[in-house]
Amino acid sequence: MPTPARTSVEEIVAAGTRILDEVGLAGLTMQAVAAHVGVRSPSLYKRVRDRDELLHHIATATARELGERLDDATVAASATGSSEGAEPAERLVRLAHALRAFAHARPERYRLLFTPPANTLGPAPEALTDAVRALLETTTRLVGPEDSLSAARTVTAWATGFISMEFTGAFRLGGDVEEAYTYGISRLAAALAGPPAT
Amino acid sequence: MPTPARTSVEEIVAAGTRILDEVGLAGLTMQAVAAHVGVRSPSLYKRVRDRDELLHHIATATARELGERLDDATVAASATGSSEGAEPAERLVRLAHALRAFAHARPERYRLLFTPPANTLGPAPEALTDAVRALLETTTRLVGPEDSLSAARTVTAWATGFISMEFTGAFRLGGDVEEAYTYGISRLAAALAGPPAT
DNA sequence: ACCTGAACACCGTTCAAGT
DNA sequence: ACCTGAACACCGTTCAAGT
Repeated sequence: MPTPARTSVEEIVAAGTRILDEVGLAGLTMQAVAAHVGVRSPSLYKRVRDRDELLHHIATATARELGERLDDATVAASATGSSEGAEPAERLVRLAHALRAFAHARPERYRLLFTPPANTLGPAPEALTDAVRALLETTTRLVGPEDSLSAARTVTAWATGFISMEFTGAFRLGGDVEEAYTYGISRLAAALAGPPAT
Repeated sequence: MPTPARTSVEEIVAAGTRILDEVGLAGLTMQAVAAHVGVRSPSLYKRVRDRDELLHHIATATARELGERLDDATVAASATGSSEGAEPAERLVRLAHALRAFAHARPERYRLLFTPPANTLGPAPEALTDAVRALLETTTRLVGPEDSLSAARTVTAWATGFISMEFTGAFRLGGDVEEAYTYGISRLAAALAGPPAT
């Protein structure tokens, strides 16, 4: 005799996301998620294959949300600048700051996205590609379509490396971290827009 | 009546390191370590406070080993170049490649060092500082003592970000990763050595 | 068709009891 | 002084049994 479903994948992913934000990856247990959606943990396995698939869903949802934040940042850049939208270098700085702001606001989800544990699958590739679309548009304006991908990768590598160093405490000794970040991204934008390397 | 010690912290850390390399962080259990050193898991707690402290010791030992590899890389650079040692930019490229080579050879330990899990303490700060001493010397030659720290941080951020993107599969689509890395570090060296940003 | 209690095979960690 | 078995409080996951 059929029984009505008492939850859904969406609800499970939403609960998992909240728990990840609030108590961290280690606290994200199947039982905690189950309690959150009003069910016993074995029931979750009707909706997700295992905990790893749940993490994958959370990562993908996070990529989507990050994408929105980055889009917002470029919109803000357009509104602020002259009639035709801000210059690419300025946009790039705003995008980098939006990425870091997201990392600080949602550190656990940020880590899941950019430095997932060894055997955990990250977000769906298309989701991450989508998330950095705004960045790719900006680097295209900055260096042209030919080099835009490698420029976007360079910026992403630098920014994510900077942020993870920040998280692990590499900047504990000295200096204004905010300033170092702003300086770094400006410098990087200039280097990318400049003449080719020798 | 006293009983002779059947193991030591050093042996435990060595066993933990081997297990981490071979079966990953999830496989690094207290019982696996205990079995490796010929003891039962409760006995480990006479030598380390808990698993987290063991990870901390492994991270510190890893930092020391990485430091040696980076030193080797600069020595190689000196031997290869003209009588007086290679130019700074060339040294920087070699250091970056040595870092990446280490990451590929020992991915689990590399991750423990640069992107440790949220509540895990990384290596002892002095150990990491020591590890990148060769890098700091090189950036000093490249940009002078004033800006050497921020230059070293910029290079480290970019390289670690690049490598973690590589690990998470961000480069799956297209391009020679090796070439992109070499291109990036050369470009970065040029940008750092160049005129200040506008 | 979904939900559950019970069970299994693990974890890290503590502790009284042995030598 | 160190080592151990037993125990505790957890995990993720499976599965037969209920509705």
